[in-house]
Amino acid sequence: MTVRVRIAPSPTGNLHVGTARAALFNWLFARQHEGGRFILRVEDTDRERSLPRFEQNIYDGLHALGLQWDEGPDVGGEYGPYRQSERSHLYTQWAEALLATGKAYYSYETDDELEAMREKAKLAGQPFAYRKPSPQILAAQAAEPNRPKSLRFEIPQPYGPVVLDDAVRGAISFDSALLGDFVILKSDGGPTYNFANVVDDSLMAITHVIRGEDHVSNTPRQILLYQAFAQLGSVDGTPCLVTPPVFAHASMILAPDRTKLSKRFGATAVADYIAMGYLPEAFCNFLSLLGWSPPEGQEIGSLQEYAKLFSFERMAQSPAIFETDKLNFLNKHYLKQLSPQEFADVAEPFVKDLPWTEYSAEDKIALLERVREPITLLRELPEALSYFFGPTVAIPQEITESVVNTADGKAVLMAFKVALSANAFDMSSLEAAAASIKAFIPQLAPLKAKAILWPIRAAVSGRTHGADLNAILYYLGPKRVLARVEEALAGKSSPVSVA
RNA sequence: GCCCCGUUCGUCUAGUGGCCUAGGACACCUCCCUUUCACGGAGGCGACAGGGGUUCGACUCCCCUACGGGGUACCA
Repeated sequence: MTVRVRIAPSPTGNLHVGTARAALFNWLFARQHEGGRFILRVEDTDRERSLPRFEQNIYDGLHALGLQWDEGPDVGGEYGPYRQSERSHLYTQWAEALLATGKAYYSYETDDELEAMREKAKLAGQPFAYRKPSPQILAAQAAEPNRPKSLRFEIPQPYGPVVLDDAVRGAISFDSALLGDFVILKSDGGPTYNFANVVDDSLMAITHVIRGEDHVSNTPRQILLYQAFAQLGSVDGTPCLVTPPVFAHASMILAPDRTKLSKRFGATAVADYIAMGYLPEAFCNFLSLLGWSPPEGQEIGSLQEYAKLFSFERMAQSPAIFETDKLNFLNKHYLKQLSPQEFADVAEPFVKDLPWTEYSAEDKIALLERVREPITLLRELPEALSYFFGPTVAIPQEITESVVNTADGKAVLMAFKVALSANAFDMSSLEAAAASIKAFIPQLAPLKAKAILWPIRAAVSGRTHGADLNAILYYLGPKRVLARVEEALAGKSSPVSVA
């Protein structure tokens, strides 16, 4: 049997991290199996809220993460179309098959009437479950003009347990008596989620449904639908699934306050994380670790490696909180792995607006190398590089007071200035700059290296953290170094900061 | 309200009755390395939600409570 899995997002918002993780697990599972297929199906049955730009955002996000799909609206496939809005005729067909065999019936209540029924049940302390009205009532309602008409699936009797044998959570039993006859075709003729989902998964020959825990409670309805279709055997010549797909429900991803991941929490869209400068590899690695654990604690792994290791057994049952600490760590890790050229490539979108004209292409790569180590996010790059540009640099008040304007600081800078003026400080190459620094330090004994290098660093870069000092000196060049030292000594911190 | 699921260090998690004085990773703290900034290395802090059972023995099995989450829609 060929493994066929799917991700079924609805384009009512940008690609959410929860959806991305579901996509990731599905992708992993598909790639683990020879010939496994990963399908993208767009569930745009909510006409009001579904937007093309969201669909595009979902494609972009999935692509950015490297989760390529084998079948989908944009790439086609033999089970298409892959957009639910283009499959209306199928839902109608399958619904009519249910209607014709008495497994479904039309209901005519208005929203207000439905609301009243729920209210009544609530007041009576009874759980509400919609039940088929008597034939008389049904006939009377049907005769009335202007009543909405929706098709409902009738929960089969006798009522009893519906068992979901979840690949992650084990057997979960529901009582079908608690399930109301639910709508499968809305009054506008469109299918509801539960129905379209089952029809499509049947038609697309989906073998495993890997999705979030929020769908667990919906599953008994879907199982009942699968069973009904299995009884039918086929719909218009198309055979139905004999057994439902295997279900695997992943735990939820929660915000740090243990509530649902929402706008209130901050970024929830994959695109936002990419825009901050998280590497797709890091993000995928992180997402994999949320709700799944690799065997033998291999917490750093590529999509390809994890595809080999993935299993439902190692999926967690309890929710995971989305904390960025480990994501940051992973991003640093993957950033470190990159070659200078690769780093320059991924950095480009973030640093393209810097005035690079004063540096050669080679220097640009080298400069990026100089600042990459402490970087967590690529978007920190412009700030980390800022002091390499422009004639002057702004020194924050705090640093001026604590490092530059101290007795030692001034003494160091004076001595440094003298050396510079006398051309006694060679910074014509990185090596020369390093050697010059090494030779310079003893001259100011008994001051320790740190006490000497800090004021210089602060004067030329405006900060106490940054690239290697010899690199800063080399790339800035003698003229600019001297100018910045003089300016620091003059005590006026330039208001001009090049960012 | 009713139904379903869950609860191990701050966070992600390992753990399927004795291997657990509960392991790893991230974060945090300390120390070492170091001409600066970093990197790196070595340590440390830190958890089985609570209560009852079952058992010779429970993180592991059962029950109750608390808390959290999901569902209960003509949203998906």
